[in-house]
Amino acid sequence: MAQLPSTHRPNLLDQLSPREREILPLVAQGKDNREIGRILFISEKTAKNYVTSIRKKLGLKNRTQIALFALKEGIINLDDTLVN
Amino acid sequence: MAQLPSTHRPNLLDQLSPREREILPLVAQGKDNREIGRILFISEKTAKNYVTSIRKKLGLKNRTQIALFALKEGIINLDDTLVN
DNA sequence: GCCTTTTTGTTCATATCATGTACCAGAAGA
DNA sequence: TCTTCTGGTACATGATATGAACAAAAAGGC
Repeated sequence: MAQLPSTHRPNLLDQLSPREREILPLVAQGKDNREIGRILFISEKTAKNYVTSIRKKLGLKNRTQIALFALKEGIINLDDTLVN
Repeated sequence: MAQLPSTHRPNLLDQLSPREREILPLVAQGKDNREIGRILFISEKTAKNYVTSIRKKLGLKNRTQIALFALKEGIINLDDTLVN
């Protein structure tokens, strides 16, 4: 069966702040902290803090897992990643 | 349209050694080098080197991009990742 | 077939850079 | 007041760049 934006638990995404929801797809697309900083006009350190916060709220171990999560949730699409 | 194991270029995957093809899905599932080492009974350092080699051969910047690539190629499936 | 050379694959190491962890704190706004 | 956004310090862990030893396989000439 197809994977739907997995019909939500308590809804993890609602725990994220607006800014965190902006950061999430960028991490999930494989961008590093410096790139994220440049895109959003914030320092690399601030980007880093957001990523940590996102990871903790979602209960994930690293950025790759953030990407897998975002794909499962339908937050990003493989076609948007320009990888490959 | 559905995503097919994108009908291949010169075929990047053929450039990978057998061992590298074993490492690839583990990276793509969000496992770190220590976990990969434990799974394959090699040192963390060796796992690390394989990941670097894979990344360079595929022309990618980091492990998150490796995961996105593996998903696009159909090497791994989101359902196998146990993330979330 | 036999010998040498080259290439490939697997393994581990050191050094440096990126990411993650654990905080803190000021500014702005609801 | 409380949350959010921002940037910071300090340290730990993970990832990347590079090198190198070793064995096996492949390639080629003799």
